[in-house]
Amino acid sequence: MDKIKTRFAPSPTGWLHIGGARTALFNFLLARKMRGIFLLRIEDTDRTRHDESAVGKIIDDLRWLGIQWDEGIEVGGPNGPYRQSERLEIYREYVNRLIQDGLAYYAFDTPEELEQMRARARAEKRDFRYPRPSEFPTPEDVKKARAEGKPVVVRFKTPQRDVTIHDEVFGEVTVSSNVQDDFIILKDDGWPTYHLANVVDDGLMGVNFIMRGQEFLSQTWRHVQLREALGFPEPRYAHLPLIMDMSGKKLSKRTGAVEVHAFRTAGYLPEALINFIALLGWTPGGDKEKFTLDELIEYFSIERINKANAKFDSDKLLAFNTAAIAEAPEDRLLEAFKDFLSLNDTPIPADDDELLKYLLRINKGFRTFTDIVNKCAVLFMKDDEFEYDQKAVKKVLAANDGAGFSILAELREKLAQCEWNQQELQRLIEGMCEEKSVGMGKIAQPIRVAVTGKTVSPAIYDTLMILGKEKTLARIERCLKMHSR
RNA sequence: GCCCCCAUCGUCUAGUGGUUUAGGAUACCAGGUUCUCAUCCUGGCGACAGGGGUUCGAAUCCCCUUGGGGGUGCCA
Repeated sequence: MDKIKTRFAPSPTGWLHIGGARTALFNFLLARKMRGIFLLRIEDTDRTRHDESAVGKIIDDLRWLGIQWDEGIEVGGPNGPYRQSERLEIYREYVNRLIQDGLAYYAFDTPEELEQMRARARAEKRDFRYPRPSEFPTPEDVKKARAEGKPVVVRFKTPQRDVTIHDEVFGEVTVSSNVQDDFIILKDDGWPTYHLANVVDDGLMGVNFIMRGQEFLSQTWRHVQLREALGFPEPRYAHLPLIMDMSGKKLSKRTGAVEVHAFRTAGYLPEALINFIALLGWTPGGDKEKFTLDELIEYFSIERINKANAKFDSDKLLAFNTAAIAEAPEDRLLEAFKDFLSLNDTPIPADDDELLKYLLRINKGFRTFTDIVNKCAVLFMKDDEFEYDQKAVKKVLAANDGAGFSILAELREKLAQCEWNQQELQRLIEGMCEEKSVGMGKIAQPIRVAVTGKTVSPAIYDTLMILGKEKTLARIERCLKMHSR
């Protein structure tokens, strides 16, 4: 049997979507598993929704995820170019051939006319099918239509026969000939539609295994019909169940983060995201659910792809991420942390590896890199730059007739004389606890609020060590002054 | 409207006719650890959509109903 060749063919209209990432991942996994080829092609035939920056964004996030392609955009290969906008002549050639063979024909309907026909069909409770003319327009008709400013498109003369798709996930799906109609393959602007470009490219590029979202399943008949008319060999098909949001609707921006980049920016690890989306619509069976990319390649199989749609539960992703972080080696974490910092504007200096490693260590148990920023950013701000959370001040410092403030005032003197290292600070604070026979919280919290303005920060000794003596004292001073005012 | 697809805890899923009082994870609830948050530990709650068949036996096979999703574009 031929070497398997899969592809991911995104349309550059925005960021890489979770659903797209899952499709890319499965295609990648299958290709690797079967020692085949994974190809990346850009399908940019819609010039109205085209966003040139999206190409780079999609490529960058795919690489971040660790999904690598063997052929295609940027890496090259024998079947380029890998951008449909650079292949326009090829599509024209195929369209012309179809027209010459009487397998496609010109049409001049305006969008308004088509809408009217559809409205009529709806009113008569039947589905709309484009009425094929008894005689196809001649080249003279086309000239005339152009002169009159009418739109000129090319429609495929769909052969009248039922089409059965042998889908490797959903089984045999037969589409009756009487729901198929003559769809457009070349638009008024001279660009091909998705169906035409997609089929031509898959054929020319030797793609023999098509795995994509289920939304295409009920349209696959178009590709089957076109492919046969064009004479390309039959590929294998596998459609993937859709990923829905928690309300059961198609994943969309309105209902939360669905872009891979959003999770990258929020401080997720790509390995966690990969592991999680791999399990959306697929399972290796059994109870194991933590997988590295290499393990996914090892376990992946088409037979174990589900049919039912999956809901994207970001809570579970968070749990996966937390676990992935806990297991990741320090240097891996450091690398990811720096990527995260480069993407975000934070006061944390991104160029001090030792400091970053220290932050990672003392924040053990964090869920995303954002957690670290939330806890630690204030430590890197100017002493008079951060805000005091008044609720925290009230609860920890002002309550009980300002008990917290009193402790703080006492601490100010002791800290001023303390040698600044973990052991001495610990001795000082624990000593004070014993002296007053109170728990750590009674001492640590007032300090924490005084030096960070919040009730949450790294362990108190770490907090003080990062700040250093000078800043600690300056902040306590500021806090006390605020009180006396 | 018409066409197609799907159906196990809230969610991701295991389960492919008997080994199942339906397992794991997550979420949630209750405890515990802890200087805060997070982590972590222990326990608990929680599902085979409904109805017919087939079979000695059905979550597993068939049919219907219901529910959900997708398609029906000069978008992919």
